[in-house]
Amino acid sequence: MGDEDDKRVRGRPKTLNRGNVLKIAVESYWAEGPSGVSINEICRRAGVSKPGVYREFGSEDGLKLAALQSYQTTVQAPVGDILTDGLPSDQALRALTDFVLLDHKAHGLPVGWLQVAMCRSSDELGMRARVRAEQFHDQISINLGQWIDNAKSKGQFPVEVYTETAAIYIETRIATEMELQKQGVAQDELERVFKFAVSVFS
Amino acid sequence: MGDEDDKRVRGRPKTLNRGNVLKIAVESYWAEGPSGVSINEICRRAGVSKPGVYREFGSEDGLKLAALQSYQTTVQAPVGDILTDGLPSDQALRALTDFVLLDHKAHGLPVGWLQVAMCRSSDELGMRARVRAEQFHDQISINLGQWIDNAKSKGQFPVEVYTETAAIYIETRIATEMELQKQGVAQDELERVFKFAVSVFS
DNA sequence: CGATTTTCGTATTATCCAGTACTTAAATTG
DNA sequence: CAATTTAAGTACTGGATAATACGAAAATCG
Repeated sequence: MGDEDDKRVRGRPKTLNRGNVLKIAVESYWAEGPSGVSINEICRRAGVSKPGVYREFGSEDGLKLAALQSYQTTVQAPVGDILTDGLPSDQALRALTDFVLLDHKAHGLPVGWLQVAMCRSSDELGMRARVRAEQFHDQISINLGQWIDNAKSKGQFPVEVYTETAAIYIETRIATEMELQKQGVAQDELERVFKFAVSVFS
Repeated sequence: MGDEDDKRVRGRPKTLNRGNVLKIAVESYWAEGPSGVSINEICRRAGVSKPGVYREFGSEDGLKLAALQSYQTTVQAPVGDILTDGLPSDQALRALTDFVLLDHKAHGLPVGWLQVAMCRSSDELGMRARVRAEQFHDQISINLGQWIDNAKSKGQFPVEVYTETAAIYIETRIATEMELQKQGVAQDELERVFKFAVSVFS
């Protein structure tokens, strides 16, 4: 990774902890939506000054973009891995189920899908964050599509269902499940709903 | 209904057109979300003064509540009727499908979208509008549950699936379908996804 | 040390917001 | 006509917002 060495340069040493600000920004946007929390509030929560944040991220759009990227690499990449690992489709489906039904509260993680929230209210995003959110959404769609095609070729998926259709179905089901989790629906109920939804494949 | 007669009373006659303001409020909240448009902006669009709106609706919460109530009559009644009409479940399912996939082109936005949006971002609503949105949601859940129980008793629905589970599944599917409509997914794709989702019952 | 470079954060700008005081306009009543 | 009643809208309050100007602080370099 990029060297974090204190590579001494001329000016006053930087004290702003980029990672910490980003962490708090991700949690805030995650919990309250991309337009539910202000830069002011994030500064307050992170204990940093506003010009510091602007020096680091350039603008509100820049902060949202950085938060989205950070979120995507730490939380959403696992979903892509499940789909591209070439597992037998029943195992992949189980892994996907486990991911979706992971009890976020029990693990101290925020619930909900920031990606979904940002795509949904993309008109409340700046240009750069909006583009990034769409790109990632497209990527997940492609991964899902390839996974489905692969499953079809191995006879583990009904060929008469369009790949695109099934991909939309799965993606939206995952998003909804995250949404329900955020709303506080009981874990076992979530599990029943998701397994019922997935039973359409068999 | 309440008399609309110009029942002449003492003071200066009212010129503010309540219906028109409400119509513009509904359209605005519909297109941009309940917290995506301000009272100021609605006043601008309706060509009325802000105190006029406050005299009529009391507060922002009051305006949102009125908009929601006005809107729900176009959603609540049709869905409720479909579910309580005692149709054979395949016919009811078809009627539900037609309703969900309806005037996409005519309105540019899905029929039930505002309801979904308001339930989803209920933390951005005032107390009264929030309560109203939840009441509506509860009523739909009850209607769905009764419909499913009825279908079960007629052997048209798998009894091993919990009613609550199926109700959540259907309700969230409808909401997602509205969401996809708003995002501009093609009508025939929407139809395929919904019919695929519904095929879980057979 | 003094010059230079870079970051720090206070304090400010301009804009928007929800909500309201207050004056003026338009009607009825006597 | 004058008193009364009701609604009209201008102009304001207090507060939050995104973004920045600017001087002080803290380091290195010569």
